[in-house]
Amino acid sequence: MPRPKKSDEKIDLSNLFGKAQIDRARAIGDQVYQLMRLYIILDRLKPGVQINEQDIGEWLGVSRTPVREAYQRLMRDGLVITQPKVGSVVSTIDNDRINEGIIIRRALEREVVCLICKNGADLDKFSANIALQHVAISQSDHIEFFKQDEAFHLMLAELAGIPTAWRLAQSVKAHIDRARIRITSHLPDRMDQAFDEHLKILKALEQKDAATASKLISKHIEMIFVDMDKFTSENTVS
Amino acid sequence: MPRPKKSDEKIDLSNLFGKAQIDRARAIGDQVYQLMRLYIILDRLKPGVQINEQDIGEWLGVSRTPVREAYQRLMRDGLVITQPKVGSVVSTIDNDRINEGIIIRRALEREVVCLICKNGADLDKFSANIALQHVAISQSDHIEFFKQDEAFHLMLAELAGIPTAWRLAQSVKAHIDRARIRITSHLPDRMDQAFDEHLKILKALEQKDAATASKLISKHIEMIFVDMDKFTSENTVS
DNA sequence: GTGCAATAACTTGTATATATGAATACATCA
DNA sequence: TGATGTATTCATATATACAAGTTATTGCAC
Repeated sequence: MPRPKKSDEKIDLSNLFGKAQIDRARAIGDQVYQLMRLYIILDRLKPGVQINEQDIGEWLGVSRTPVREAYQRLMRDGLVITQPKVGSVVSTIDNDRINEGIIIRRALEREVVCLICKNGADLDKFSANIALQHVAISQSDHIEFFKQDEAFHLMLAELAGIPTAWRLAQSVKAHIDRARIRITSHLPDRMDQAFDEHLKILKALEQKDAATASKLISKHIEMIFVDMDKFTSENTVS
Repeated sequence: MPRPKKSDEKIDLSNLFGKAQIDRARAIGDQVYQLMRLYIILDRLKPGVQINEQDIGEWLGVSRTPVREAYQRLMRDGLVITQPKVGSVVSTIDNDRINEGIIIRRALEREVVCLICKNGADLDKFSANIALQHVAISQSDHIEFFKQDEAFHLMLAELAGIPTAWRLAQSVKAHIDRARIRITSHLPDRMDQAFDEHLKILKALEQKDAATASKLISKHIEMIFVDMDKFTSENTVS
């Protein structure tokens, strides 16, 4: 009579990912958002998989309220798709969305480097960040390099006086990173190359050469295109 | 942020703005967000004024939950500033933020028109929108023109294939509109001018003249600078 | 077996209750 | 007088309870 069949075996998030990783002293909703966003990018929460607020909450040991807060941000990012009163799934990977993300990020960061060339900025502030990038590479620490890469781009936007540009860029960056994570392991020299590009961009900024800086950062951001092509051709049977 | 003394008479939102305007058949949180955003832009909710979730909820006849949802989006937009466990205020008007908004919106919309020039688009789709802009002007209907103006820019982004660009632009546009609302009434010919600029932009797009289109849309967006200068000089006692 | 309506179960949406932290007022004491 | 501890109050943060919509299973008619 009822609807007793629990047909599909439920994914046990706790067994899959381990127990709560939440610091209850800090705002929970934000932590849940960051965690879910990261897991989606890292392909632990896979495209198309069904999720629900209660399970996520139980997994992390928090109530539905902060989970919903995370959901709403993820929906706006296009990483989660919710059908009201029905359910939610992790969004599938959409090439159009990736292209769109690259174009938008490129437009924003071009503006950033042009502003720095025009108005100047204290580029010495990058020395620590550059050093840390170097260390990460020498230790082949992809995660740390990823962090420092983000810090690099954030600092650019801040020095340009438009920090919001990076915030907005980040909201489309998830889609790009999601694609990248699938190919990074196949391209071990990507870190060195990115680092080299960072240095060249800084050089152009020092010389206040807006045209060059703009071209370099465009190429830097478009590199994912090249990576994707390479990946596709390497992994395509002809 | 100073805690308000109990002695301060509380602002009665109901008396100030009238009763609930919420359609309980549609998602409430979004309605609250749109409403609060509009009221902040229109200077009904004034810069620096203290607000709290309960009062807003009572005013609109909804619970705190959807109000919080709106709060969180407004915080991210920079329209509301919340200090945890203390309180929230409507953000003050910040010239840096306005400048930042203009720069970001300009960068995004420049990309939009360049893409349309490069890839082409069915510009006939604008005919209805253009007609409605014309009607709004002939009736001096600022609100309707505002709506159609937004529709115009949204359509541009959609035809360029990067609808997200408009979504992101909107998130910084509130700050610009907030400044504009204070001067629009002083500049009655602004609608005609904006309409003329729209037509010129479309013309450049038809000719696939990216350089011209890019310049025109930049000027179009920067017009607020001119307006603000005019306003300042008109309203400054020397 | 097929079609179909009833209905429990599942999910999200909204409301309400409780917990926590911060600012003020005030009593206390040096 | 002035510093300090403490209670009160208020706002937000989180948890829990309830409402409402959708879906799939089920049981029955045929």
